[in-house]
Amino acid sequence: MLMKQMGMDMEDCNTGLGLGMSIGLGIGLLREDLHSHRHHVNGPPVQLDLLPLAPGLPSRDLPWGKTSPGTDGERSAGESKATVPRRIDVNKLPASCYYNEDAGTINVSSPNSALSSFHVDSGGAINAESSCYAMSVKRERDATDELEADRACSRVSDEEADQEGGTRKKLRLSKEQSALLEESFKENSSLNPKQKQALAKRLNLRPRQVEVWFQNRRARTKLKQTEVDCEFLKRCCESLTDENRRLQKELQELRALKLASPLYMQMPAATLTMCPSCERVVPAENSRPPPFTLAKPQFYPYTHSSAAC
DNA sequence: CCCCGGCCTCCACTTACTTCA
DNA sequence: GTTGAAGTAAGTGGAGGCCGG
Repeated sequence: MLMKQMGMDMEDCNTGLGLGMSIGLGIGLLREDLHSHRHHVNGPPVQLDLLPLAPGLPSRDLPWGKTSPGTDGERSAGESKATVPRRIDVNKLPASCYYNEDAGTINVSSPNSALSSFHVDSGGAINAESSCYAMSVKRERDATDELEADRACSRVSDEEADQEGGTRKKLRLSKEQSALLEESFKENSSLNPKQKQALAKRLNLRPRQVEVWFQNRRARTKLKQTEVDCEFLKRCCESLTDENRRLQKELQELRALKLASPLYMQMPAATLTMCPSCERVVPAENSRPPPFTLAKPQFYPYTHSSAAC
């Protein structure tokens, strides 16, 4: 999106931006920021105030869309692994499955499965409405957790049970739920399995919904940050363009001066300085030409004082 | 020690639905 | 009432890390 807004593609980003402007680092830093969230499962809170990223800071060379190495490993190994036992009897429905007679569906609540609803046809065959069933079935869950999750999300399941056919009914989170999720996100942009479970229970949602909300929230944050950075880079670009224009003009003036007054231009560079007011190159105070040259102002057009600017 | 499969989480992209002007 | 844009919950697929066999 950023690249589209700036009228360039990813190739341009990797090369062109880096050439003329160190601010191109902003892009890298953006990536750094976003990916680094994964390092902070229990670490510092995510930066939510979307300020342009400062240039000049070191950037890690993570390609777009790639996760940084070792991040997943930083989730407490005992958590997801220990609470999520392996292997499942595929002939057995998850503990949180239930059959809704009215809707004729079997709803499955699994922390890591997406909405899984199954329609039982007249012949007794089960038609999966979500391909995630295969995944959810594979994941054996602690029976207690499943029951708790199921109980906790009964409200949602009831709503889902109202679904007709294959149409996906979209759940709208309540203000309270959104507020609590926001609050949690400010503390931590990622959740470990335990936190997810706890939050889901507290919100009366399925862990999968909490997980999805956090994923979408991170995506929104990244998008906003990208927009902010885009604006920042645009302003930098404009500023540099102005500066370039000014320097070009000054260069022209100096060239003209060289032609008009070769004596003055023979002065060593160290004897020149820049006027703080108009930012033009002028002779340094202690290196002004001897008085006799002042008698010939045509050779010294830069009789300059900042007060005159 | 290395390899492989299973599992998990994340991200990017997309779809489908809701809300609002 | 209709429509299009914006917002967002959820689906999908791929990548990478960890773990056990």
